[in-house]
Amino acid sequence: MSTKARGRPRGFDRDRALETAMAMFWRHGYDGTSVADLTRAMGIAAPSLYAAFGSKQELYRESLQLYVRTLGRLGVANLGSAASARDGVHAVLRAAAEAFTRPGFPPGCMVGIGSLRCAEDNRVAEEATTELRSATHAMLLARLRQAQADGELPESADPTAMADLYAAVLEGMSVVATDGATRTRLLATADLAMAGWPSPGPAAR
Amino acid sequence: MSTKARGRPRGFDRDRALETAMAMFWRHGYDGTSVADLTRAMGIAAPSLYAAFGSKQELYRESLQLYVRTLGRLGVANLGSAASARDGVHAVLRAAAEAFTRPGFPPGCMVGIGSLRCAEDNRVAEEATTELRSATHAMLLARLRQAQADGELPESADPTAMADLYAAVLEGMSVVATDGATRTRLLATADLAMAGWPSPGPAAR
DNA sequence: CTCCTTGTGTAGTGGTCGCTAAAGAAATAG
DNA sequence: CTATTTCTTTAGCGACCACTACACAAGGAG
Repeated sequence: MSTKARGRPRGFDRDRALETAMAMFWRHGYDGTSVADLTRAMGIAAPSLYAAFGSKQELYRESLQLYVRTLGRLGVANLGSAASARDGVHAVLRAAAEAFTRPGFPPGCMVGIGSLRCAEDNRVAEEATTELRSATHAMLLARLRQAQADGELPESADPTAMADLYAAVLEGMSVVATDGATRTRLLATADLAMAGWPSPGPAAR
Repeated sequence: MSTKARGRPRGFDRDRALETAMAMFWRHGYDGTSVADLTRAMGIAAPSLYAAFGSKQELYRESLQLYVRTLGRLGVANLGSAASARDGVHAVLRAAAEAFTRPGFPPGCMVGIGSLRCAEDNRVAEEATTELRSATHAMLLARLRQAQADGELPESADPTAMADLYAAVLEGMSVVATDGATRTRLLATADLAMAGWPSPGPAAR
């Protein structure tokens, strides 16, 4: 047994190449990024890309995973441990405002709008982001239901409608960011979105 | 002078072909729709398409115009004549909920997510939708500013933040619709989004 | 009828798409 | 050293991309 890799060592940094791919897909979407674009940006030839990542689709999936693991982390997974659902959702929206306007990176969210509309043959790319958005929605919904069970939300509140709304605000902020909204403005959007949070009184709506 | 066209008459219905193109671009985006896809769906050959529409980009622009003139009409242009800004914005959101879930048409908004991310060479397609979204935002903002001048909105309200928020909700509903939300749920989202509208009292936020 | 205009069908343009076969280069194993 | 493994380079695969040259068809104008 050996501690070193056997054959000729890879001549480029795989992690760095993956970051490059993430940025490309993030900015131009799945259909809008060609393998030639990727290899050019990575500074490698096509066979090296295929040896390291398998295919364009696998590279896309891995780029998505890198995104949600690093820059796209909005704290949705921590919603359960937030002091209140209100604080948790507010934190998620503010994290989104910052993530969608990070200097040196494309505006908006790679998951939200990276591959919303694709060619018929690339439907898998669409579904990859759809699943991630659904997961976010599910975590929002679960936290809101728990809040209602805890009495934080009044009985009259509709957790599904609230989850739909905050998911929509989240994805919408991504589009607004793409259109050039600044971080300051998006943070204000996040704050203002919380104004509709139902009050704990019995007449809340 | 003559009342009839001179040469050989066109063998297909240009308006119907344009509707077909709109549906294709709507569902698959600009990059995701090839000219071969279009001619196949239209039932014509490529030269007929180019004779009638000029180029893929011009066809896309014309499809966008058809969309905003018909199915994508959300009443944003009528915001000025609404009884109140609140009613006007609410009507726009409800119109969006219906437009984004029209049976027989792709879910979501062609303007919102038709060509958010494109290849470098197709940036014009991106910009075409960006301009339309900016116009929507501008009309929302203008109506909100007027509402503040009229006293409908308190001095403490921030029309820019409100326009950003309602624009985000609008575009976000498009994504949520793409992910499968029903018309009923989107209408509830539209209603709930109005819960954050500032009250006219002096302590409004 | 002929002339002119305009659309259609066939066939194909050069270029790019995602992807890979084949041969050589660079490392370890023995 | 040789053998083996793995990556890189070159070159190119067939298919598709947006688009068009060209011959012909179908109408009105005279």
